[in-house]
Amino acid sequence: MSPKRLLMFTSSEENYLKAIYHLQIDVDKGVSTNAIAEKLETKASSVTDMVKKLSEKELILYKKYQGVTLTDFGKKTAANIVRKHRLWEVFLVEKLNFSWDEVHDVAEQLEHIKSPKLIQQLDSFLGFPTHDPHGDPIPDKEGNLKVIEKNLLSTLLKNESGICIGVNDSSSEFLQFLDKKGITLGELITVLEKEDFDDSLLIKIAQQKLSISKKIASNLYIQKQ
Amino acid sequence: MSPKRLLMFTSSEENYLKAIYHLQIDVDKGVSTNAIAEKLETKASSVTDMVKKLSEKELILYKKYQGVTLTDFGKKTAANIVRKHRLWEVFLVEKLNFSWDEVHDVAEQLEHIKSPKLIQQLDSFLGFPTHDPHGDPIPDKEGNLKVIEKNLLSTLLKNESGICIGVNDSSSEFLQFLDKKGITLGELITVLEKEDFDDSLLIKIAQQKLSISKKIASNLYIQKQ
DNA sequence: ACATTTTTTTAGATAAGACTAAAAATATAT
DNA sequence: ATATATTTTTAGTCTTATCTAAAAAAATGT
Repeated sequence: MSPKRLLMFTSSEENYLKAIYHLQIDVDKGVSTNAIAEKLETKASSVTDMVKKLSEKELILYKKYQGVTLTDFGKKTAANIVRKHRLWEVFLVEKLNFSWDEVHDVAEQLEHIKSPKLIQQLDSFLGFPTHDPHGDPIPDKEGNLKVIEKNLLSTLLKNESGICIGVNDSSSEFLQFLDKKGITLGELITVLEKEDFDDSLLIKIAQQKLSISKKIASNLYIQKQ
Repeated sequence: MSPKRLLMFTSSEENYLKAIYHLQIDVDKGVSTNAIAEKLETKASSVTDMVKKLSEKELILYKKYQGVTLTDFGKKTAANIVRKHRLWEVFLVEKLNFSWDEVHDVAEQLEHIKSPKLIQQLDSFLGFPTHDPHGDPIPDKEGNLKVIEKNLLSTLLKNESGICIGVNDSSSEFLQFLDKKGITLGELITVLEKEDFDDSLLIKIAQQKLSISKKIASNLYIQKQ
């Protein structure tokens, strides 16, 4: 740890950190320049510039052509941004009656508000939620997140069942589709049939039988019972 | 009205608009470059640059060396930013237990969040408040604010009384001082004595007699009974 | 192994918003 | 009325975060 280290970052820096954080979870090695550029819809050359800057601030480890990794400090900082994002999403859905497909863009702005007290009070006001409206875990103040075992619905076998706890794809289109079908987080889902032909599923949810395509089943997380 | 007009402004542009809005209420003529610079703690040359930009966007009227005035469009836009600022202040105090001297800096950030739905829902969630925690009126969606007759406590005569409805100075120091003395918005205040010597007042508030200096009395707004 | 393709970095340019220093316009004072 | 002071604008520079185009490094295919 260098002696003095600024704890305030620009929105742009925060967005890069968050992108690297999310990408680093997927693959367990250095995150490539191109991957970051794609995620942030920017150009690789811009990423190279920013990556140097974040490296100087000791938020990431960077060696030319080698990709980047978050330092512990960077990981904690990124987790804190994700924490803010997800808490705001809970607020929007629980208190302001947003639907779960509308919250992302607003939370994307709110996550950059600087005020530790604000987040602390918001957390308390919301009753210390552990998951956001899409089922994603909310990191605690130290940046740790409670890992719960989750499986894609598509990996369940016939007659297995579990609680629907999250989505893999959180695009508006997908979430609105789930709303239309009546699929909500917290519901018990049982696999009644698996069709070999197209990998579609027949499931039971909330006293209803529903046919679900492979694509849908690969975007729903289940906690096995 | 020009045919196409961008409705999204940068935080910086919004801050300038807000500053001009507040300054224009005080004096009823063009706002000077220096006044804006002082309010925003920036340099006059920076103001000149920005003022040209806002003028091109038809938010203000500007002629070299003549100061600026908000157009109707600019006024409405500025009022909307003030509306957001004050609604967020209510939220912070009423829902997140901030004290009234802590809200300004956070509201200063929150006011720039872009989402009409957010503000609409927040307004409703807060019960459509008409005033912020300092007693300042919240503009409605059209930018109009309900004007209520208010007088500085220092202008009241002996034996006059009224409800404490707002503050002129909303610095932390002043607000904390009021807290310490037990002076809260909504309380009935009666002037028991006026001291010619130092213009201090003896007032009755919430069953208590309190001696108040001229300076304090010149920063408290009263609605006469 | 070497040529080709892909990825990443460098170099140079641009735009927004701020600054300093100097020039121009306006206001004030004797 | 004219000299002085103040205010405002202009001109040029800086920083942050972008971009394009070209160069350099790494990865890939035969």
